[in-house]
Amino acid sequence: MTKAGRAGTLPSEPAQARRFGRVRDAQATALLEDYVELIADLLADAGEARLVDIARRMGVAHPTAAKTINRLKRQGLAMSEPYRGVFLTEAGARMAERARVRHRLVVRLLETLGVPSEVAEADAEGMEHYISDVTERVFTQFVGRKGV
Amino acid sequence: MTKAGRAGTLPSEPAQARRFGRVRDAQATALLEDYVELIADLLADAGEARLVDIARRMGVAHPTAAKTINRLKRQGLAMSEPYRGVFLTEAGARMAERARVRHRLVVRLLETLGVPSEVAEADAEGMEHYISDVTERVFTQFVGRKGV
DNA sequence: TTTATCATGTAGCCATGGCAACAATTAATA
DNA sequence: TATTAATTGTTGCCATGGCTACATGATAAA
Repeated sequence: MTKAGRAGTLPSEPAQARRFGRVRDAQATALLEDYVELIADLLADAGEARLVDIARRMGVAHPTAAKTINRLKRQGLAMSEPYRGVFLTEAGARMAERARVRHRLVVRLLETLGVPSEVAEADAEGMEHYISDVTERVFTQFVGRKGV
Repeated sequence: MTKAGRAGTLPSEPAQARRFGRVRDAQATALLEDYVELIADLLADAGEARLVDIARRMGVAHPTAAKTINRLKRQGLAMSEPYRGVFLTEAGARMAERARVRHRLVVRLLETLGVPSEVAEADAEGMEHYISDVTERVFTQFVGRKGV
């Protein structure tokens, strides 16, 4: 049997493989982005980022947060002394800032389109990691044009 | 130290924890959605969904695809006989259809906003799994209004 | 200052989602 | 038909990201 139904739906094999590869890459960094973003917010808002607070806000048990923070440290994004709060390195702070900008942008885009703020915040949390630079620019232009 | 910098950036602890929980849930099903969507496309387009093709299009080694397909089977989304192609169950077909609709919608939204098709396709692949029903409706209305 | 509480660290378990290497089966071709 | 090639299955490895349970360090209260 060859070519039946909605033929032409499929992109070329290499193109599709590349796309899924990109998604996997984004997925790999998504959690790290969420963590550095949260740490930056906690530092800005409370002056410190403690493990318990990070864990509670992420909605995970504290060893889970500890493991991820160790990964952040291994990757040179965060640093901390034993039994003390967590801080961001230069690289971590940069990643956090980029993440924050994209996050705010996605929220604003959704709100501009008419999505209620609560929902916009929730959906943005997932979407923000998959926005390419090109799309980010388009979004920026759109929300700018629309004012909001 | 209390309340410094960009205070008020942080949502309430339970709200934030809920959001991240939702993201984790979405992440857990994202890969399954991609697989059933691809299988549906292959079935519609080529009449069969073979392991090698699935693996190549996902950009992974075949044992990886095989494992995920076994997971689909365990979850009642797919079925297959040994050394034969893969098919979807009722539930699997339904999930594929929902995924396909959301995928097309996100692509159309991005294109409507001015994102080039190639980029739109790529970004949609990641974004589509994190769109809530509310946001889906807003998107539908928006692309409808804009014609395209 | 002791003691209790709270925070952090560590160990070990599980499932997922990658991989390579090898076995078994099916399909193609000589 | 016999042999070769391609496809599928299986095994075992690794890292990630959850968890519980327990050990240790720091802080608050008695």
